[in-house]
Amino acid sequence: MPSGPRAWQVVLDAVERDLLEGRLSPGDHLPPERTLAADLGVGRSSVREALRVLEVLGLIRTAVGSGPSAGAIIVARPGGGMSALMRLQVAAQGFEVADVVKTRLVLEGSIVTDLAEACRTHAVDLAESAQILAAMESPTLTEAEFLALDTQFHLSLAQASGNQVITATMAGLRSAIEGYARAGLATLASWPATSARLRLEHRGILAAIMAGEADAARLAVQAHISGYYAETQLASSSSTPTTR
Amino acid sequence: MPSGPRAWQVVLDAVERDLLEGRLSPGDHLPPERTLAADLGVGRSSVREALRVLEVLGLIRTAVGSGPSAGAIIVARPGGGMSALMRLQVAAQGFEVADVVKTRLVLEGSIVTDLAEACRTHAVDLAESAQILAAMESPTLTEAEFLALDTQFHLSLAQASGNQVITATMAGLRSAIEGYARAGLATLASWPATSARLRLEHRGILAAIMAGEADAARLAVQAHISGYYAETQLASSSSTPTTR
DNA sequence: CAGTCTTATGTGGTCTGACCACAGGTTACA
DNA sequence: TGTAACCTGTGGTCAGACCACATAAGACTG
Repeated sequence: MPSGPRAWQVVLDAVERDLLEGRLSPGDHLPPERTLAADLGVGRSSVREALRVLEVLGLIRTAVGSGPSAGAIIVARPGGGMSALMRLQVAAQGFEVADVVKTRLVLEGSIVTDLAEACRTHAVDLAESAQILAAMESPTLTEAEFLALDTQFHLSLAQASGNQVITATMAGLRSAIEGYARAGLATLASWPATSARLRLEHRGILAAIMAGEADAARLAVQAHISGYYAETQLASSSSTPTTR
Repeated sequence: MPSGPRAWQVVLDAVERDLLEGRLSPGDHLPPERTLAADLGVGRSSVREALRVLEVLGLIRTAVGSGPSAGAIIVARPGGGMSALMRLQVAAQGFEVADVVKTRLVLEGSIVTDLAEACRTHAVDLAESAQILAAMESPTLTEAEFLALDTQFHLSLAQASGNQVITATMAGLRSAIEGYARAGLATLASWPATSARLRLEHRGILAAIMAGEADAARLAVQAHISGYYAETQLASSSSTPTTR
């Protein structure tokens, strides 16, 4: 009965099982596609469909050729797949920008709160964030470069929090927003003036974190995010709890 | 120069563009694979690799046969892809359970806070949540059935909040946790006693929401989640902000 | 004529075989 | 000994074939 699990699903399950049961770990090579196909009793095309999924999900990296560098390698790269997923969900109108922003508010508020509280008890490595902030002071930045650094700053905070899940989700949210931007649905109103304010707010956020002022940091970052989106022309079709 | 974008990426980009520019909307049919291949100048196998990605990401649904019901259909089903993604990230050890739980705490805390505040101003449809709670009172439930209802309850709250992004993320987090469970990494310590407490806490959470007591609801749900995971034997390799 | 049965058509699902380009190792030659 | 040519294994891609399935169109039967 061929109506069972589809062939590519068999491959995906096999890889997942190998991962869970320790036969595969980050850094390991998957067998060659042809070997995988023979071992699992499926065609090479089915194997390739499964590998493509794993690749988009950010679990493997592939390289052609021969030797140690070639083949599919397990890479646990949180965030890779999340970005593609959220961007496409936005494109398919499954996600609304207001929901994305709200999620960002919640997660980033948690991040800076945790970071600030951690700062009260021990040193926290915020060098990367500070470095990005310094780079943002350059007067020769284009709007696109500035926004890229802005993204990096916020992601560096997530990274510093050490929570891979939140970091990956944040990366996905940024990617979703950039999807809107690419579609021309989001543009900043008055750029030069805004950039100065954003810089100021960034410094304030980082200062509050390092001072261990958790509430101040949270409020600052949430105001920062809200303010940013308020200035963009994102259609704010906010979703609210369903009423009856 | 054949080292350009890979063929399947071309297909993925084309679909994403069609989505963004309104040529494709939820409910629409994609052209048949063979047509898509001919139109984009790639082989059918490449088209299939792209479609497989879209399917796993939850953007399309496919059906064999002919007629109106067959073919690939755009479906904006938030949550579908997130589940696969997070489950696999867990398998590949990119995500740690402590991070998953932390994210759940943050997001679910936000959900119930919003719901409670919404209840203060207008009626909110929490019928589904209440219904699930009622079903959980059945004395004939197995542990697996109970846990499935538990998942449904928490997801129904997310749904009621109306935020698709958070709902999808929550679904992914549950899926990740279930991945741990399948791997035998998480088992409840003392089942029968726990179930009674969980039921009680569920009722408390819903009551707090409906009473509009935002803080109480938030604290209750966070205690509920923390308590649950404290009783499981999940290896709690908590991640903390990086120190230097 | 109405209803059912058979057949045709279109679709996804899968496999096989064939190339190509590329990276690395191996061998032959200067 | 050092370099160049070749060989091998790998992913990337395509074309073609076949199957199973769902629907639609036509043929048959009462």
